[in-house]
Amino acid sequence: MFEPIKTSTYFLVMLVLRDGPRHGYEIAASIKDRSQGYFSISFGSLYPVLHKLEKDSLVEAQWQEAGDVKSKKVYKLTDKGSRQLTAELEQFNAMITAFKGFIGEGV
Amino acid sequence: MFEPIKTSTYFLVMLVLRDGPRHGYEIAASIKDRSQGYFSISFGSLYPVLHKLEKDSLVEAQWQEAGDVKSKKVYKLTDKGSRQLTAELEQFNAMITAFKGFIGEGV
DNA sequence: ACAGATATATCGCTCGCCGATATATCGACG
DNA sequence: CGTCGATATATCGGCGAGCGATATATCTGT
Repeated sequence: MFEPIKTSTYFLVMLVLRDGPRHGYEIAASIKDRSQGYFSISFGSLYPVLHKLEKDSLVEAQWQEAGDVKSKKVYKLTDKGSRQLTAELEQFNAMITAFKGFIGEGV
Repeated sequence: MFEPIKTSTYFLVMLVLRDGPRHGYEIAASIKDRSQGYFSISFGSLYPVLHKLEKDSLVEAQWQEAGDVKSKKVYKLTDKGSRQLTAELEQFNAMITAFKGFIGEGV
């Protein structure tokens, strides 16, 4: 088993959602902006990922009806999602450490 | 496009090979040992990966005939492979930096 | 009213990776 | 000498991540 960054797109999406509720299109833009263009997610990945996260109860979705608009779906992290994200952040750091050690040896 | 650690198994295999020629079974053991068990590669991945690397001229393979044994195939990095590994190491560091920045923001 | 940006969604495809499986050889031990 | 377990290479079917292409609807500025 490897899991480089634990199915990375899921990780990135959840990281964005940690800062508060967002709708899908916004999430994609955030990923690009916050990484200075280094990371990006296509819409062909984004929505399946969000649906999967919703199915796993890691995020909650709600059609934005606040005003009168009806075309935006707002996603937010659930408690479960927040807990899992914390765990994944730990795993991420452990993996980086392992990788650095791996690279460092035998130079 | 994302490429978390640029198809990570290939990366790990090449990192092991950077220290000198190895045969397949040995590579798998090295990956486990050098990461203190954190990373591992199954044989169902290892050989296809090695064949792919060979096809791409990143590694060279040769049946070990030195003594009299005939059941070991020794793989070594080509110059091209060595150059690509260097480039991927740079990309790896850039990615880690991007990730750390991504995580760091908005805590 | 129309164009272009915003926004959600699905489909088929490729590719990384794994578990299961097959096969052959080497070393140890009785 | 025979056989058993570790060593060693290899393939196959399947799963799941991620993408490009495509469809559709709405919102905004002119």
